[in-house]
Amino acid sequence: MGRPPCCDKIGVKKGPWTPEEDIMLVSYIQEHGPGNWRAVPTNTGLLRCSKSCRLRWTNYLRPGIRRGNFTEQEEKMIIHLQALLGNRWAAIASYLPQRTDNDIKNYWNTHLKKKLKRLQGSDETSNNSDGGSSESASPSSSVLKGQWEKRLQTDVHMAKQALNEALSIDKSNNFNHINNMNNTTNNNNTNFGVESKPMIPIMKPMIPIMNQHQPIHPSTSTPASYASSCDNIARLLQSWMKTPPKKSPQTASETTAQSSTNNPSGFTNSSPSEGTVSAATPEGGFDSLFSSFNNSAMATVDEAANFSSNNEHGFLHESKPSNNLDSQMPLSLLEKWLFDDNATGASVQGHGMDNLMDITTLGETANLF
DNA sequence: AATACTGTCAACCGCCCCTAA
DNA sequence: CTTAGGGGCGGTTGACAGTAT
Repeated sequence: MGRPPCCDKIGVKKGPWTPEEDIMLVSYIQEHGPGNWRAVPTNTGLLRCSKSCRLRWTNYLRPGIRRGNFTEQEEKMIIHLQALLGNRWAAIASYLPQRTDNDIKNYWNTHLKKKLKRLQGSDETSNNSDGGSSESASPSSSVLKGQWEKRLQTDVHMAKQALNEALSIDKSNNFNHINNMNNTTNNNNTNFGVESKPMIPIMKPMIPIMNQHQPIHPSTSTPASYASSCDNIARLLQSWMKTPPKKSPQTASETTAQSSTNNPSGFTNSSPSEGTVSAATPEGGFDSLFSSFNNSAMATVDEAANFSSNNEHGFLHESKPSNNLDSQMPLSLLEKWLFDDNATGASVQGHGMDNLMDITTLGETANLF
């Protein structure tokens, strides 16, 4: 007894999204906010499945997304987190707010997997190990597994401890503590729309914590975010209008530039089939569409700027150069923890727990990411 | 220059979980 | 308590671009 499809298969468009569709979706979300995806196709007139709309938004149109050119730091985080969490891309993505799970998944599958394999291969040859070629049998992966187990243990400890803390009789202390954390969090993540909840890391160890640092959650986006998104689209349209839809070979610098302006590459992506779009779209119509869109974006850019000024992380600074990321991302406790292979092993048993507990109060460290 | 091969990534599919009725 | 439906997630696919032969 299979479930009925989430939407009628007949008349549902598939394949790459056109700029017009993007605009329709973004303007709808700008007005109504993300969520209730089932209503989106009917309300917008988009001939798309609700899931497709959600996916397009979360993976592509959502503001604050950075594309391409993973930094070394991000790479390390992904590798580490993958070892820790497995293929839970959404969980991993919550640590890299500017990246989508899909992006991370793709990057893992296309780059990191091979990279690790290569490294493992060279490890094995250098170690002159026996012929065990399976990944799980390799020494390095057993080390990883060991780390993973240790961290899992740590997480369990953390969860228990935090739970105890939260449920402890000394409610006033906890209340203050939590309040402090939330105040700090709210100060730094103003308007993210994240509920102020006591940070009790339940079994999904860091996710509830990190959610507080998720700048734009699909269901928690703010008008400013929409503006930012509009800005994205507007700029995209602008460049799309300037450059013919025909995709030109992308140089590394171009890619950097693109990602630095946080340009979703959707238009270029869909350009081959959408090359006809520009021809099919009356120039004036598209122009006016663009300008109105652009205007609506500009009208709220100040709002976004205000928002960003309150937001130390500057998630919504659309034009943040990607190569500034590192400098803008001071090594946080979490990163230290992630990058420091030795820390965990030593910490699980002893004082290192304090460090890890500190991670639960990351809300106090405004500079995370 | 033509063809084959490989890499990349947006999008889809199907399953699972959560929640409201 | 049960169940239907929506949303989220991870795996996979397929189109396109780039590179090698």
